[in-house]
Amino acid sequence: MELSKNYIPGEVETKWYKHWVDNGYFHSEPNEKKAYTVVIPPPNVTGVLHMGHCLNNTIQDILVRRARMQGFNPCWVPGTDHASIATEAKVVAMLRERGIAKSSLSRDEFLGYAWEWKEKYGGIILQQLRKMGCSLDWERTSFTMDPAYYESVIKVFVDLYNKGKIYRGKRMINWDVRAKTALSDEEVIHKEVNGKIYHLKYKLDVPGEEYITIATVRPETILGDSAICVHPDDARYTHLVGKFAFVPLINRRIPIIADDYVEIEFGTGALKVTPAHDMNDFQLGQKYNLEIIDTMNDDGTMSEAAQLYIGQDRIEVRKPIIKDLEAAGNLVKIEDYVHQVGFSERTDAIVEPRLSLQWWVDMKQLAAPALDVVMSDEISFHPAKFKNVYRHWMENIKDWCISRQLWWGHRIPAWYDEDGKVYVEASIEKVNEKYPETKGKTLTQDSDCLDTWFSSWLWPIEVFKGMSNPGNAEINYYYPTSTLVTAPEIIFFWVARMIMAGEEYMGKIPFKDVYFTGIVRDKQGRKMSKSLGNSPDLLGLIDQYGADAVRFGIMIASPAGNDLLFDDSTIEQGKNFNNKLWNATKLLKMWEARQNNEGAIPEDAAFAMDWFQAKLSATQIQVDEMLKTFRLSEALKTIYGLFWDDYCSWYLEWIKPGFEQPIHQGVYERTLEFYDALLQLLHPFMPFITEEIHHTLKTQSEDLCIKAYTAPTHVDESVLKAGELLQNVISTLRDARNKNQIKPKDTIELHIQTELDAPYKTIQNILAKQVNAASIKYTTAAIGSSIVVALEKDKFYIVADQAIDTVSLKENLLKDLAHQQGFLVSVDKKLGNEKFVQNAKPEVLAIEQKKKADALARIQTIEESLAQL
RNA sequence: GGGAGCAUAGCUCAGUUGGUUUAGAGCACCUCGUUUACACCGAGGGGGUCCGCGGUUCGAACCCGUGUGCUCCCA
Repeated sequence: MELSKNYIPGEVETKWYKHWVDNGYFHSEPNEKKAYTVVIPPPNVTGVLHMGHCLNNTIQDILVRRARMQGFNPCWVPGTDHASIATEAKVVAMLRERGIAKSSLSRDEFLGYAWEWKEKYGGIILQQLRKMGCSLDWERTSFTMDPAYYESVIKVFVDLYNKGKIYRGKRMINWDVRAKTALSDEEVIHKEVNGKIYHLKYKLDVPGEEYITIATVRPETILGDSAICVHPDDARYTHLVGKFAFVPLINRRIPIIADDYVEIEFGTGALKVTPAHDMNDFQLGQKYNLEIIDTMNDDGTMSEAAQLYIGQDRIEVRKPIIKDLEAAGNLVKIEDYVHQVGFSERTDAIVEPRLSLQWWVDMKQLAAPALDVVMSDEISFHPAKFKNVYRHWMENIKDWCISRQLWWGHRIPAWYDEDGKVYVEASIEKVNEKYPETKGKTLTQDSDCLDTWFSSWLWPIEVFKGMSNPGNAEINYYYPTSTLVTAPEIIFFWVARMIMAGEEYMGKIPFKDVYFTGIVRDKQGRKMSKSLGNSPDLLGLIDQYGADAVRFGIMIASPAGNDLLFDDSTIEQGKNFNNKLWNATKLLKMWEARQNNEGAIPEDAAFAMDWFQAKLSATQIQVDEMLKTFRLSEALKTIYGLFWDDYCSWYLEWIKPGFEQPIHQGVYERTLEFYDALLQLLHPFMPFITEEIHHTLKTQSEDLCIKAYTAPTHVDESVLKAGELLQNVISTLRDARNKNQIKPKDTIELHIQTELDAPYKTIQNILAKQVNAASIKYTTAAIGSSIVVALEKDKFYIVADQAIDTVSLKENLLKDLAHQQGFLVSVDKKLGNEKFVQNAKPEVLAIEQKKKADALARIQTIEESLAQL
């Protein structure tokens, strides 16, 4: 079979993905094996794959594929989230394009369009995960609005309501004026904004005093002012407390009050109080029983209550109101001011604090057990630093606003009678059943939906029907799940709440380990975003480089616990690695065609095999340890080095037969086994090419993807040391050849002066081949007119046709000598220190003494070599 | 304003309880090289006052204090 010059990923990847799925390798059913369960963080149903998903799902696939090869029964559940605000916004936009206004539709008509949209575009992201090679159990695909899931969400709402953990209350909430809905605190993004601070004077209702000046960044809200507040200790204003002032332009008379909430140093020390439009002002309003004047409509325009600018957007009103204030003589000055402004995570609209009647979850009780399981490491966070972040949030937790003024989502199961009395049950029939007095009355269901996260917090439970069919065989087998892989950004939105739901409804943690990925940034460290346009086209990259190369590139650049700075160059590196793997395969295929099995395995090849076996086993153990502790990037680097350097650059060169010579069958077969073991190690990271090569090497009875790992053998440390010595000698001699400008094809004669020649004799064939020596001889005396190189206690004499450059030779030796002497000084300093000798552990002392002896020996060797020049 | 974290080679990072030959890797860089797996390659090489300052210790990249710079989370 003729293999292509370079590896071509496209068809290979399509072929193997289909093969794996057709054979049901990714499907799991409960069995006698141990489960390894992972639930995907469900992407938005309308989403398309981006770099964050790529990182996140590659990591999950690595863990899952590894578990499969380790003999677990892995189950990785795919699915999507209905994403209420995001999806509703997209559907509204789509309808607008078609000339349909949401307000012209009934709820049912709108939901019809929304479902239509979901069916059409909802699956795209799941298709894209297939391209990446993700070994998801497609038969278990879930959606947070599947009928049973929907019912479970409602069931949880009713249950928490009955337990008194859900209540309805009028509070200040974050209002998204674009989506016209409430938001939870977590959905508000605070950004620094360059704004202005306006100093405005209010006329006083005090004889002899003209004005009091306040400072505000939001002049448009003065129309809702109901007081002015100063600090009780502020001497400038004490005489005004209890008096009144007039709101400019509308001349409303408002009281001047005192409270130590006010910062004396800030602005003018006098604060205007607008209880309807500021969280803190609202608190003050409650405390002093101030009037709440809501001057804003739900779309952010000024309301009737504002009296002026009615119907104009509150942000746009800022210009005219300042003009009018200036004209009226109320404007004192305007200064530049940088401050924090809240934006909606979903629509990017400036969020308005607003007083509103909403549904809330009482978080205090739910948080306590969820905090314990993390602090006690029953659930382990990786990296552990997120424990602190988690604790801080959980200890200062606020109630969760769960109602959203949207239609796409789980509708709140609350009904109101004509008197406004509320009944919470799963359906109107159940309301009638439980409250017979409601029969015949007109009941109206709450029109709001639940926050998306109120459904996703059940994800690890309900994908196994643990809520709709409690105690079924699957939930018992798969729950708790093993590892959750997610972005740190949703630690509060999702991770914390899943732990709460797990404790509340299963009485158990939902997962053992949580691995927080980094955030994908561009080369300059900026977060990837649509608006910056710095997000690469993932599918384009896969088409260009292949999924394996993309997976390699993103993983090699992802240090555990850090953000990853994405750059094409690591994907390029991945592609080069593919080719390296491919070329090694080509070499083995050439050898396959030319084997013999006469006689015993040559001594040098036997040494090479023993050495690589030891190296392989040592690395297998190392990689295992790294993966256990979620150091995935390091594990990949280690495997990369094992293949490229140890296997290709050293081992294959050591066993390589001479020109047109056959290879011993025993060596060939062992070499093939080594390669397959390497492919096993690499498979979780780069599944496609490894499966392809596994089958290219020879006819296999089993696919790599489900093949059990070969266990490491005992690691022979002395063989590892011997290999290291060989590598050292080779590198040193090659360096000497280079520096003396001996051309690679020119042969040399090598003479070794050593007290112990046995170790060299085992490896001398390899050594001769690697440094292109025509002969290797052992000597007890110096060899004249040669290049001399000192290594450890031994000396190597290179005899070549080349003229010897004594000057540079001497230079090198002197440089080495200086280094060794410097080193000796530092060791001597330590050993000469009485306190060190007294206090250091015996083994440390022994090491220092050995260092000294070695240094002395080397200095002697170098000095002897210098003397011979 | 409150909290968390980071600072090691040009870049991205390792460096396990302080002692493992006067600090390691990958990429980038420099020199040489198309001998039949691979130039998407091979061989070799250069490159660091471990952010500054002080302290603890026989001994500090590592522990403590402090300064500076950066990042993130919360309000």
